[in-house]
Amino acid sequence: MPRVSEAEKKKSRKRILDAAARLIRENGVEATSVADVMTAAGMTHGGFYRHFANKDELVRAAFQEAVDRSVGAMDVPETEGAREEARKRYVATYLSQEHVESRGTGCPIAALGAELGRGDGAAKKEAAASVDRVAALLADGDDKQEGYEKLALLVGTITLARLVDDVVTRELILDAGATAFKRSTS
Amino acid sequence: MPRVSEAEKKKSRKRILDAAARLIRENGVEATSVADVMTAAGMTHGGFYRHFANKDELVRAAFQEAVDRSVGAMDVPETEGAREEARKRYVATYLSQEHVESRGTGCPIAALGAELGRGDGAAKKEAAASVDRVAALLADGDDKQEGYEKLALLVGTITLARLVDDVVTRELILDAGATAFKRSTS
DNA sequence: CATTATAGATGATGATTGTCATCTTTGTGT
DNA sequence: ACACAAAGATGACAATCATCATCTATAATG
Repeated sequence: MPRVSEAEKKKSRKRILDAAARLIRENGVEATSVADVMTAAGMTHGGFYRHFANKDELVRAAFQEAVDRSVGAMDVPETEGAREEARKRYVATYLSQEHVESRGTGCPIAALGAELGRGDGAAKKEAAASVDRVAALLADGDDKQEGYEKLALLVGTITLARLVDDVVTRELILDAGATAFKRSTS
Repeated sequence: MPRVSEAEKKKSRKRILDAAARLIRENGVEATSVADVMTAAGMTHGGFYRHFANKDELVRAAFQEAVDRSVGAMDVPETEGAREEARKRYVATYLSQEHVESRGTGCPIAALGAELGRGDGAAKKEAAASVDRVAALLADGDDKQEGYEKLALLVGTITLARLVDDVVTRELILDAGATAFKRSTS
């Protein structure tokens, strides 16, 4: 049943985007088919190309969406004190067992960084830009290197923790990351 | 032309393993087909199952092989001084532009950690064990957390660097990783 | 030297993939 | 009200995939 209203189309696009953002983080880009995404969005595969030029473009947009949602709380605050507070919350959430387990809503750089680093399409460029963006948000002042260092630590820690099934060892890894993170600030 | 000597078979297995270790690090597990591996090993796809039970088992063995070769130099030394020296060399090589570019021979945890973290087969278990092993080799004494922290930093740094095409920014990222690594030791 | 076990080649399998063509239905501009 | 544009459904396409069956030539075994 076709030809929905303009507002309805925007909602459809959003549903596709949200489904993609979740599925590619859960299963990876390669393991997520266009049909999978469309089904999760409550549609059949046919209508996909009315919304996106191709799969790479979908992944790019979904990645961007995921980053927006992931760092949104750090992007808003006005005062330096509020920013500091938002950063603290972000890191505490990042280095948690919940984040290890809920890949579908977690950090897209940790989930997809390695895979996108192998490609060279629009999605990779988007990810590269996100590295700069998130690093800048994580840095105390405008020291780029501090941001890179912190982001690398976060991404690496989650990657290791997700390999480990044993919850106790996982906690050790998360703790190690948190300790190192604190040291990187002072 | 079939039925080669026993020694020949071992060589075949080794060729398959080496080809797999390179290809999965270059292109990912999912993007590497059994036929790709066999072709790179100089054979056709048919003989594969004379050497491995299935693809997961191949990936597990190839991952192990890659880790062995990657940390081999750190595993040998007897004296603490020599170990220290080997560790230094390992880290310097790890945080280099060459390592960023030569994924096929680089750290398997950085290349495949995120992808294997999503699965639950033999390859994932192998990767989990490797995290402990490499972390132990990286730690100064027998402080587990120090090892995890260092490995996380290395893996995260390379992951970020591989997303960035610009060589200057990449150098900034590698430098940030190196600086943080030094801080984690003292 | 005859027999047998098997490494590797060839080829098929059913499933899955990204993308496109077509059709139907309905919102939108006249 | 009418014509047109287009969202989404259905279905097809050529590739690709992991795995298995079969065939062959030869190493290992006696």
